[in-house]
Amino acid sequence: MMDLAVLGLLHEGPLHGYQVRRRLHELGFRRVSFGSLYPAIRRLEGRGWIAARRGNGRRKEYGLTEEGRRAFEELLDAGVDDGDERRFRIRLAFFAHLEPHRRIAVLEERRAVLTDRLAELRRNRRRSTPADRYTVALMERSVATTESEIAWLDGLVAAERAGRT
Amino acid sequence: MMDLAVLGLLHEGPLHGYQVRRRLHELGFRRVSFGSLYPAIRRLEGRGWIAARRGNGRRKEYGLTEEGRRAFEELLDAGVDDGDERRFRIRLAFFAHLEPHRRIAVLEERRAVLTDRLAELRRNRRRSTPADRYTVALMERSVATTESEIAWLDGLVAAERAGRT
DNA sequence: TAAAGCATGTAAGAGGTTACATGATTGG
DNA sequence: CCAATCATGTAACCTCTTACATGCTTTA
Repeated sequence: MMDLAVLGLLHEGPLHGYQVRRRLHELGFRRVSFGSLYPAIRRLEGRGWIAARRGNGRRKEYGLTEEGRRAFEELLDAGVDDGDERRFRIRLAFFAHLEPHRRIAVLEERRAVLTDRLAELRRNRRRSTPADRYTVALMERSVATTESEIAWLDGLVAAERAGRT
Repeated sequence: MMDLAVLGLLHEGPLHGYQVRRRLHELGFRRVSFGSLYPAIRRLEGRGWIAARRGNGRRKEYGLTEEGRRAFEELLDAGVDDGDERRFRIRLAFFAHLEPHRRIAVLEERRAVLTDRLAELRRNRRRSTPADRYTVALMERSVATTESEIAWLDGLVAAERAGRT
């Protein structure tokens, strides 16, 4: 979901397309192609969520419109966690713009998704067809990474609660 | 990349669509929708890579054709690692069908990709705009997961070399 | 008997990828 | 001066998502 990412970045100040891409890259979203970025910008512009401000040279600086700001906050806050890794990471990147109690809720929702997934992985491991060692390695890795992410989330929740005191 | 996954599963024996989905699910590819699975099957059928064998009830069992077997082996073996997580996981799932020396090559290619990524993450962390604690958390998590995956790959490579003796 | 799971599909639309096209500016 | 990076875009193609449609079978 390019949209939330672009809105979030422009929420922090106007940028032009290339800068958006670079910032996304820094945030760990490698490989955002121009063929996906510029059409996304066009889309958002079409919805009136962003607008080109001034063009410095051949650059087009985009900023959030008032409508865009509202759309951003809705997108950031709303929506159950559907387990999409990418989307969660983007939401986290803009957590600063979310109310503290919503932050905790989002983290715990994510945690619940991962806990379910973990249970399912273990169920599968128990009753699946006798697997060769590579699929076993794959499944074990999935369990390990999921456990690790849950632990990480616990740390974030703890920090959030501590900071809120 | 549904294609490689479907070919790989049918390489191990004929299945019908629903079974393919279940097996994928077991392998950790949750959320393979029917709207992506059935068109994929149609696609592969159109290329002559798979063919419906017998229909038990309303089920359609698909099997690999000779051409499909060749296509599978090419897809599995070929292609540089472009860093796509999903694709790598699928390749690993069918590693048993790859020659031992190619397995090691694939693992090390993946390792190289991750090593590059790690270096980049660290570079970004050093020279990026002073970030709020959530983006910091995100970046640190990226570093940690990448390191962890590299260590895991090292384990796989070691096991592979040991097994090859 | 109702819900959950099995089983196959289609249609519309959103969105992404890859490749192409162009040109300025900056650094080694 | 050449390569890399900055900078913006288009076009064709492909694939996936979501929602709809249908109907059988198993299990609580």
